Amino acid sequence: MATERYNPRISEPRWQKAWAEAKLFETENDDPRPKYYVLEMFPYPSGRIHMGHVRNYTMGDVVARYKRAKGFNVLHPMGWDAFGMPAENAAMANKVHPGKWTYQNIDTMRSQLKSMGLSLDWSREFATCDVEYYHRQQMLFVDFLEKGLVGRKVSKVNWDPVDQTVLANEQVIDGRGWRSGAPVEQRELAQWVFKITDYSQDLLEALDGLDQWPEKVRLMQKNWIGRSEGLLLRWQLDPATAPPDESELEVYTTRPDTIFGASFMAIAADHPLAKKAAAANPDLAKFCDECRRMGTSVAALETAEKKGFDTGIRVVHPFDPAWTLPVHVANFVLMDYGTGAIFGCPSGDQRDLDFANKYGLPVVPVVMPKGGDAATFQITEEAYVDDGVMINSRFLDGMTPQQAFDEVADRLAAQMLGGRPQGERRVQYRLRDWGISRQRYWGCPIPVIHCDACGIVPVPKSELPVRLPDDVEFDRPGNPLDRHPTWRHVECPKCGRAARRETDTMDTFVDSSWYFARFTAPGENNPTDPAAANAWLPVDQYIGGIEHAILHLLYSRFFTRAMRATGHLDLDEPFKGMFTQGMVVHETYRAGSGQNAYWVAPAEVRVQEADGQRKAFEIATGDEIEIGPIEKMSKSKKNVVDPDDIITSYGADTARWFMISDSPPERDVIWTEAGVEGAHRFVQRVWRLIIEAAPALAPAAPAAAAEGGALAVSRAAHKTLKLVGEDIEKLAFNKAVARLYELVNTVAGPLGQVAGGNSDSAMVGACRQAVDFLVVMIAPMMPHLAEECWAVLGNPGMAAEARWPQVDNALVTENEIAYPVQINGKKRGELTIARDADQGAVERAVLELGFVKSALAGSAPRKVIVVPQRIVNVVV
RNA sequence: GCGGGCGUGAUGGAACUGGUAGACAUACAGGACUUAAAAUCCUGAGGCCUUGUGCCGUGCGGGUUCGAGUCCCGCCGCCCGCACCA
Repeated sequence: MATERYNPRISEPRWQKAWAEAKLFETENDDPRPKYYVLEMFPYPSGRIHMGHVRNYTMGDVVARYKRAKGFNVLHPMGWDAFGMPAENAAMANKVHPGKWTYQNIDTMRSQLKSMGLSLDWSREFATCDVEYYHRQQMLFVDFLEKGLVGRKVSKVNWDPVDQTVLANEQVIDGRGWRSGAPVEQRELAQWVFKITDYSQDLLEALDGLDQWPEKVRLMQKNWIGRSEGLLLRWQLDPATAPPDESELEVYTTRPDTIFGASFMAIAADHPLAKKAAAANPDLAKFCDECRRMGTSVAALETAEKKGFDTGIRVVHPFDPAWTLPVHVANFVLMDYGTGAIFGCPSGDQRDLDFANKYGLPVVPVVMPKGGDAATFQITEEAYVDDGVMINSRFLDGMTPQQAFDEVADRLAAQMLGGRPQGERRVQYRLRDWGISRQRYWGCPIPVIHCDACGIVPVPKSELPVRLPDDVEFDRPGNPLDRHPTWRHVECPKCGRAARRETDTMDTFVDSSWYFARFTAPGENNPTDPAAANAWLPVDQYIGGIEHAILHLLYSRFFTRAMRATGHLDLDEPFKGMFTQGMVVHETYRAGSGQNAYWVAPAEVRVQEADGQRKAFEIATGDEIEIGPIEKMSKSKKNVVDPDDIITSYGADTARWFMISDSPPERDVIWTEAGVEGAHRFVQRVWRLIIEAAPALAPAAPAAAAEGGALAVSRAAHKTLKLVGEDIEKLAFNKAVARLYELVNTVAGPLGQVAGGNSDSAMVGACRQAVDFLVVMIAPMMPHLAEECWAVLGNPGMAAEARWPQVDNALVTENEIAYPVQINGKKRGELTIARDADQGAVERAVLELGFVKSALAGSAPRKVIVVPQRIVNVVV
């Protein structure tokens, strides 16, 4: 009798429809069950979903379905991070409106996601480019503005003179615009910023409480915030050398202890003192220009030589009026960190040492290793940066650097310069305020009006939303909002006179910084319904790529604080549990050679094994081609597999199962044809086993006094149930998968017996229960197959609604234990004994074993170690 | 440069808190069924040899321990993040 193969193409759409009709995954806000909010990072609607999405959303769906089975009211929503540049690029390339392009992509991707059988609440769906969404984002902006959480800041930007637009650092390639190829200029522009730095300390401290986040992500955030403790130190300018109206130079240092090793000051090219000095010195002005042009390119920074230019200005040492030091402009000093000025201590800092050696400045060692000889200790090529003892430092000599730090800080706090303390302890952060202005069309308009009389006036809430105009042209580069004939011309809401609308739009990271809160009440007129937001949040499990470990997560954490400050919600942290999943990677295939080399997509390659060697052939030409390294799936390397193709040929369940098998979820998974086929074999195997045994599996509880084979089946079922549940809780999907394989291997034999009618009622009952358990356990991972099996077994309702069964702990623990028995730490045999046998009994039994006796050869053991429930070691 | 992680069969990976290394899967080999193939089912498998109650084996070298993939010290290799941050 040939069993019909499971056909996902028929089965999967059927169950997707059944779930939708039953509204199984639509979640109510008022529900007495405990809440669980699981969220995967929402996608950018680029066109089609890719395997990374499949992996991400499968993991989230396993958790969502599992938690539902455990009795939680689960919120599992989906939306679209829909603003952004690709839509504008498409508009330029294809003459299609960014909105039209975006919504078409959303339609495609939505139906692709639906074909995956995800248990999403589609009733809460929105796109960030929906006016209903960005309207509320504008409300938030206005609230933030009123609360002082938004500011204006003039900052340098990369300006593309051809495209007439600002470029992100990543869009500057070798100093040229990525699209236009024009040399990029540095321009100063007034930009809107969110004052994330108001929360630097809070954002840092709260990381400690995020114990369900990966350590790595917390560390990255910590480094990004970059707290340092130091001293703000004011040096008096030597009046004989100071420019007019300048009397002091303020520097920030974390090493005030090395103040007697100072040999120069270095200031940024944009430092006010540098500008003043440059005004009187054309050579210096030229040098400053050079520094500015060096710009922000990463490559330039890496290789750039440390250069300086002596301004001729000198400062007076705070502890010695007779000691003056030169002030240099240096190309490595950043204007926007600290005060834009440092003091250089060559012996304690490699960069300062290189600089001193280059310009012939003195090098005085001030810290030497403990136990060194101060008379002979010298620094020539390598700075000494470790802990030690102070030398050559007058009243600091003999102290540790930490003691010296405090001594200098205390003395300078008491020493006055121009009526102010000369030194002040200061905590400094690397974190900068978040510039959100983007000179583009396809983003959330910043709801602000510029009036010559009234200055900056927020758009009154009654006049929100500020809608994006639809009649825009993309035939020219630049921001279409800026050159729109009417859109920007408005009346000032305050004085009624002619005024200008802000034409910048918001960084798309703003859109994604609060969407998780909007999902809790997507139809609400205000940005949130605080009651709903406070009830649902924080997100219990957030899942996404490591590439968002810093910015997106940090911005969302800031938004949560800013929204609390403006009364939109009341909680500390948005994401209680965070998980970063690995990438989907695939082999690459390269044909041709040299100039004519090209990448070949996996679908166009046939791989075969011959003589233990894997070889690849291009199907079109039949030529053997090179198998390249395994890399992240990307269009440029063509090593992509389309989820649609996989779902069409194997079904969504197979794709889902494969995505979570084998590789731990945080690591990269290698997509292989063999792996997918293996997953599909398992789908068919489960189906075959169940459908063949189903007629014989009358619903029956396992007999209470089951023993032998039936007991073994029951034990395996309960044990697996327990472990799989624990694995899913820990997101260890690959382990859960392995345990399910194991269970199927265990019950396959008994099920065959049952199907053949050769079993007693105890075995039938045990098998029935094992199969019911199995179906519930695979339901989060392979929901369609589970439904089909559930129906075949004649169980009531749908598998998606089934509760996770209770584990019978008595069946999980064995009555007998097989102790491995070691002689001198090497396993030599086993001892099977009652679980509750005490240590003495175990020891006596072990000493009776034949191989133990012969190892002892009549003499007494030196030692017998019995680790209860674990192992026995006999030391001879 | 600074910070973090990882290194286990042919491959992806298991191994709880120091306690049977290699679960599970993939690939492979052999067998059954078949005219044949696919599918399915069964079996095998870390390496080595002197085939034993054997020896070796978790990147390399040491150490702690009755016992080390796991802990400690020193190396090597790979990956990731940050990076002129004073």
